[in-house]
Amino acid sequence: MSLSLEQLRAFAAAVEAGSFSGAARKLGKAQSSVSGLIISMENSMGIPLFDRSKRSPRLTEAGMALINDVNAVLASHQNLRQTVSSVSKPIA
Amino acid sequence: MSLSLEQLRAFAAAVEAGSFSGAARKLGKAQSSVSGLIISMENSMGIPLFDRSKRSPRLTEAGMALINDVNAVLASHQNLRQTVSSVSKPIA
DNA sequence: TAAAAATACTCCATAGGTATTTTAT
DNA sequence: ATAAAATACCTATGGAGTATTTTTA
Repeated sequence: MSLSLEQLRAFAAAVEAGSFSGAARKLGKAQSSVSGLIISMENSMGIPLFDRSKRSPRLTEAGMALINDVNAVLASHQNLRQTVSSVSKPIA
Repeated sequence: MSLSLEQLRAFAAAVEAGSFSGAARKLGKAQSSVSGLIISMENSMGIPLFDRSKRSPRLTEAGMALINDVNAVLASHQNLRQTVSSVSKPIA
């Protein structure tokens, strides 16, 4: 069960955008990339994250249970990147 | 600047083990893999994380400034994995 | 001399893209 | 008809390994 940062970014963006193609636009990726990342994430976990029976995907219960933790990982990673920036470009 | 989870794991393990080969043993990877991950991490950030002038690598100031944030990312990711497990194997 | 890091390769899995097909509105 | 998801390709990159070289203690 890999759960790469790219998979987490695609998932979080899809939740926020309400669609995979919207997430792709947000992320500057192709729609098929976002779709593939989310499918591979679901496969590696063995859990569907979205219900695709309607035109726009809807979060499953499992997806809802994970979104907060996913956002926490992305936030801590963003925080690390910020620290890296401040170390490379010191204030004084 | 990618900063993949594999790079972060290699870095954190090297800090804890005090050597790249020790980290490799801990992680079940080859020594060259850990070395490569840390070198690529340093290159992508443009910052050396270790001083290699002695037999065992020693954290630089920059490395010290990052280790807490790196561990925080790994902890939040571990927490996500725990949540995934609890969702796949519900209590009741 | 023993232990550690780096390098030179080779291999494979993952992520990315384009083009196309299917399906819901 | 349109907008969205999935699928079938192909390509590039990253991570992993083995073997080897260099260097420190």
